[in-house]
Amino acid sequence: MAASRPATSPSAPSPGTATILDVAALAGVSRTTVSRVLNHPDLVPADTIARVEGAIDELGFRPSSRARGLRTGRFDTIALLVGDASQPFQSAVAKAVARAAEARGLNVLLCDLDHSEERLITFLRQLPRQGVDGIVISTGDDVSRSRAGAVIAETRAGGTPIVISGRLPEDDLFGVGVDFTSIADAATTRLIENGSRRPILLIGDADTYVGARWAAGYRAAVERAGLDAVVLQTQYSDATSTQLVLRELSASTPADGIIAGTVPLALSAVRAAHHCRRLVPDDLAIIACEQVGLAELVTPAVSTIGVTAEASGEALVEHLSQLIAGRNPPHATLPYVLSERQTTRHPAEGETR
Amino acid sequence: MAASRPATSPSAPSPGTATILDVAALAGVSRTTVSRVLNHPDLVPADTIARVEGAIDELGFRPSSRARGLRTGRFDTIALLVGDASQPFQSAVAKAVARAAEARGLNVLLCDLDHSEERLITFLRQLPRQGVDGIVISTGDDVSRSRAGAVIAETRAGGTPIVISGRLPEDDLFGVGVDFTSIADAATTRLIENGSRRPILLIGDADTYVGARWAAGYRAAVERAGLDAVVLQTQYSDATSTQLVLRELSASTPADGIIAGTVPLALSAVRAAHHCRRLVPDDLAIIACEQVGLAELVTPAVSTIGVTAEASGEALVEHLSQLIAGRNPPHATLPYVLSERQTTRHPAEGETR
DNA sequence: CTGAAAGCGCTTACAG
DNA sequence: CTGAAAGCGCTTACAG
Repeated sequence: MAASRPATSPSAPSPGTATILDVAALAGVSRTTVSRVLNHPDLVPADTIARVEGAIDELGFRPSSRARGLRTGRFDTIALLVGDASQPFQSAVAKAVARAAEARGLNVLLCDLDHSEERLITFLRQLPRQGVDGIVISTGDDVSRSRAGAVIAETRAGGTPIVISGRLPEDDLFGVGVDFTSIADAATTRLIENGSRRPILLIGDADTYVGARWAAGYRAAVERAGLDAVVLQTQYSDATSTQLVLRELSASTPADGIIAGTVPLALSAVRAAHHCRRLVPDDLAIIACEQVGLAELVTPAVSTIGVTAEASGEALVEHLSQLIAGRNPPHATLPYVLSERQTTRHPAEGETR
Repeated sequence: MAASRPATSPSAPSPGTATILDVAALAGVSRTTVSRVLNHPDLVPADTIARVEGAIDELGFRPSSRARGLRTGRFDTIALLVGDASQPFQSAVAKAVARAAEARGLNVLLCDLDHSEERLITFLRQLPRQGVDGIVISTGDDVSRSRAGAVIAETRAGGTPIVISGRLPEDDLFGVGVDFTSIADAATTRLIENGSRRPILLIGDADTYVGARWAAGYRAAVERAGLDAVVLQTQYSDATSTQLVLRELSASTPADGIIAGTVPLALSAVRAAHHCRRLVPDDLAIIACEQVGLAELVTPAVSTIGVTAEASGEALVEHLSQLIAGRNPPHATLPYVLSERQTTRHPAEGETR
């Protein structure tokens, strides 16, 4: 019980190393009072607050969120499980989540799923014990499938809230909504309005969940116009997607429009068009169902439609922090925006020509 | 002292919720023994280990890394401070760091600096108290500048190791090395070998540290060839870089080669060439001093030279975990690789034509 | 209004 | 070989 706290002046802890006991000693109060000015300042008179805060500043004291968490069960940390952090949209979401979390005093643990359900399950099982208050899942992969869906439910039941990007209210897994169906419908409709008679959907095989919705929206729009539906399912970043598009371009009724799930897929369509000397957008119009900055860096700049990563990240974190706080936030479906650039006709105002 | 631990069979804690006491009760040993099989199994006889491990499996017990950290001072967590998580190379590094950390049982806290020195300093001050064992800084920005450099030194002195990407042994801030000077030199030399008589360097103004080295390498190569040096410093993702290149293309001695710091900058050069109907690579060869997958998705595919994000992430984490373990790892300079694609002549083998 | 005490889930000397 | 006790840095009933 003796000699534990430093005397009035000596043994100043190195900056950022001070503990609540150091502050208490310097302010001449108990650790209880220090804790109270931190957590319930309303219970402490102004002059005491001032003294304690003086000591806090002087020592550069920052309470250890880990020690607090051990006591309160809240660690001010969320985990972000991302399908593939190196994909343009996903990395923009990661950035947005980091910013939104920071604004709420939350740390973000980054976990890359690499499109593996096994990894998803492992993370879900580990994270709650790692001091994580909640989990954001952002991926185009199907997380409702067999085991993963069960583990998500189990984790939620265990008290760790989970928010999943792109889930609509009718979905069991329910999260922050993106209406992929409407987005693909709008994209397809836009191409048809611009004169496309043979618009084709190009999606990645990793996108089982999102892909099914894109296909639904695409089919609806195509049917409405009395046209045929052709869906090309391929792998990302692979020469095969270029090959597939190439084949459609040299068919007897060649494709004259591509609705691509992602910007990388759209780029493979650009490559294919270039390969067989078709002009974009004149011979082949292209639009991607994903909003990423990269789209305007390339030549030709790719037209896009979708929710922004910023809106998505912000909504995911907001929704999650409500859940963590024990509230039941309303389900919101995010608005999508259309950015017409050089791969579709009628370039919109404000875009670089 | 009574009724604290569950009886032999009832009150099974929900999965992932078991504590070391639950395991001890089920295995019929003390928490000390459980902790020992976790941390010093060599001190425990095989049959006891088996019994305890049985209980661990049955309860799905995972020790809380936060509670352990409170005791040991190690939280098995590192922070990744990244200049801009939405930039292609940085996001690939983030992914690589996440994977490399995971392989070592470390969690990764993602912090986006958004190119702000202020934010860097704030993170550096907060993180050690947030239960972070070490910090990786990955940015092209200059972190040695005035205050930031001092805060890095201070944080290190406080006992939190920091590894900085792209620092060479001669650098005060010392980290994992990337020889930007040699990379730019090699890139420039390659263009000159391919016939460029007026190669120009295009770098971003955010890259003060890296930019200076790129410029040095570029100047060396250009001088060696008896050519003039022209350095274009611009902003990222901005129409201004396109404008700057455009101007050089319509000068009396037009540029016939661009050494771009990053792939996004290279894309702005492509845009400029397209704008004034110059052929790439015939009229204008382009190479980027950065290895990112995106480079092969675009048309024309961009030639690149640099270290891969994977090697970088792995080396950063390896170096950091050595430091955390109290060892003094040797400084390694990462090898760089050249990928010639469509924006330079003589496309290399194995690339999509 | 304020402090002593208990406890969050662990680990590690210290005794048996 | 094993366990009781102390303690990591906090917060929060519980008494004054």
